[in-house]
Amino acid sequence: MKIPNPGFTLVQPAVTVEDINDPATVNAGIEMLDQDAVKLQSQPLRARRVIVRLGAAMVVLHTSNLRLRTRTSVHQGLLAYVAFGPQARGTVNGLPVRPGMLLAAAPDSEARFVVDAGWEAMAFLLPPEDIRTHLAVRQRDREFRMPQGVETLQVSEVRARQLFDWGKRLVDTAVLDPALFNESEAERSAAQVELLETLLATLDMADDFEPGRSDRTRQSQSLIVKAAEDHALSQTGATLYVTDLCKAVGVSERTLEYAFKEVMGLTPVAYLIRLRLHRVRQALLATTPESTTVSAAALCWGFWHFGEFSRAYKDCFGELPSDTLLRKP
Amino acid sequence: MKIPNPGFTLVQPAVTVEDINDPATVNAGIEMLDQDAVKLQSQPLRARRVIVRLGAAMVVLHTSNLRLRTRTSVHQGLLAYVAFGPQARGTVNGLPVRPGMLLAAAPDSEARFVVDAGWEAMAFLLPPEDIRTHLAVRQRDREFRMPQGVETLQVSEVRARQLFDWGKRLVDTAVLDPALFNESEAERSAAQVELLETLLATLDMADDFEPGRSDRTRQSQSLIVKAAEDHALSQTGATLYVTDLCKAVGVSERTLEYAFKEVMGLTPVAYLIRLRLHRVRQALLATTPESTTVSAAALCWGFWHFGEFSRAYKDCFGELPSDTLLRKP
DNA sequence: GGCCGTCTATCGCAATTCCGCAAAACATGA
DNA sequence: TCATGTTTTGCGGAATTGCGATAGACGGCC
Repeated sequence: MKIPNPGFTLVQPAVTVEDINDPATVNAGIEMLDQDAVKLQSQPLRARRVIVRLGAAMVVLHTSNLRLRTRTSVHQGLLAYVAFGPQARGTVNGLPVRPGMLLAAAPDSEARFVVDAGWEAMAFLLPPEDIRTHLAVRQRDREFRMPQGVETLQVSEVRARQLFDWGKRLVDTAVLDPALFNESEAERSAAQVELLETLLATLDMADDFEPGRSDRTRQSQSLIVKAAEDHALSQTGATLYVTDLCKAVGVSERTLEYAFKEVMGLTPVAYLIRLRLHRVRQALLATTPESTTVSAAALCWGFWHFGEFSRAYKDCFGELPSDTLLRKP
Repeated sequence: MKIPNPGFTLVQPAVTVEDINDPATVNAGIEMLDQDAVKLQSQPLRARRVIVRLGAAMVVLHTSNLRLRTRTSVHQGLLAYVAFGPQARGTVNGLPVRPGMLLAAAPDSEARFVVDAGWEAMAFLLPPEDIRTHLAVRQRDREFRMPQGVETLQVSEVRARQLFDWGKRLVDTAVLDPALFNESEAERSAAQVELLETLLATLDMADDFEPGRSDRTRQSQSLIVKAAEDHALSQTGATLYVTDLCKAVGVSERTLEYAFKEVMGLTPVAYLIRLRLHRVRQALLATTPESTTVSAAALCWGFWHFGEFSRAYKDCFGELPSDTLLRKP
């Protein structure tokens, strides 16, 4: 009987499947990805992340069964390219996801996703050197441009679909038979080469996406929301007033409201309350019943009325805040 | 002297006139309709229901001399279309009844009516196949859309009036001369064809009703009330607390109060007490003096103080609970 | 039985958010 | 430059919510 190297396969198997039922735990057990997820609907979350590690590169599939907003960035010097499933609906930095759209993101740059139910996105993470060496071998080293921040690219619908499907097939195979990748270095590097070739072939065809007028509107609305959100998060304990937000962001109240409604589908206060609820949950999960009380955590995030807080929390997460605090061993 | 076929006319005559003086007995002797009525005023009830059966279809007129709330659903696979009398005032699922408004309800879907004194509503119940075959004969089978749940339609005021008046004339004729329909199959099927033609002609003109802002508010208030009511009914024996209701429904106390006042015209506790009184009455009417006592039935529904219960019961129904229990032989 | 403290429901009031509407400002393309 | 369609903004009314005053019910105690 074959015994796999436990030091490798246990600490970091090539294939990881995570079912995510709690937006507060998206960051658990993943080192190169930084995500902050907020549920925009109250139904129970059933999201999933599948990672296939191919040497220094990796393929990551994200799916979600409900509307979410996430802010995601990739670290450890990895570049990210993202393709979207045919059913995926949502926005990236305000830009509606559309057929043929691809994302290119520099290391540590942050993308703001708003994701609708039925979301499927395939991310390809890899170190820039992999691309450079791959191209150098083929003497095409000047063709690669390092993305600045998060860039939106456009290819033909079929091309984008091919890229997504390639990833989907890889992930499906990996889920059905993890041992194939977990135990075979050869399988992994073969896939890695194929990944580079498929990806670069697609990128070769890619144009910069030229946003139209309504696109730019959405983008600026997304920025308004981001600014308001950042401001609200910096004023953790204070009561929320839209007036303050508007002054901080520099737009009229009406514009702020329209922007939130357009981007998040929620009114400003409704969304920011939800955001704070998520922060409280993260705080509750990060401590023990001995070191904190629910009211202290709630108070930190501006919930002055315990009854109201408790009700909103229950409605959002399906359990009482006290249960969250007690549940963890 | 002519003797009608007793096996038919007794079991199910085509024309039925029921005078309803007791909200607890609305369901008696009617198989396709499920109604739960609650008096919102204390005066004696004098409601009436006239049914004219035309083959598988039927025309049902409801009138009431005082404010009522009913939850109604139609079974046996029958579709329901409802037109309202010119004097009818009230709400359906929170939406105010207005001129030109029609209702279309799928089988088993529930409509929450709040009905003011002087109510007149004409319901047309028929199996979907009747409509399909009727249209198929005229080669217009694609024009019929099965309603999903309870839908609100809008036609011109005169059209709606014509539909209502057609039903009113039919019902008036049937009340004055029941034998006409009871004994003549030909008369019934002629009326059935006319019903289909009148109804479909009206439906042809119907638009989906677009609720405005205040409409949507009423709708959500109606949902709040429904949720609170359902919760209260699931907690039969427990003491009522507004706080609990609010937690169950997920709104603030003030909102709950406004919702009840707006929808029912009563405060939350006042309404829910009335609802429980009705349930006790149903229980009392459903048993014999040997098998239950008044206090047992009252206790089941959370009335701990017999004096208060008795007084409220008398005020609502005009008789003492003990008399209700003894009255039926 | 009558009185008082406590608890709860109800309601008015005010602060705030939310949303429809339409005018003003702006961008785009002919 | 103008005409056109979109975006931003302001305004006003409606809806929501919290707070506090009041009243009424309940329970205990004299």
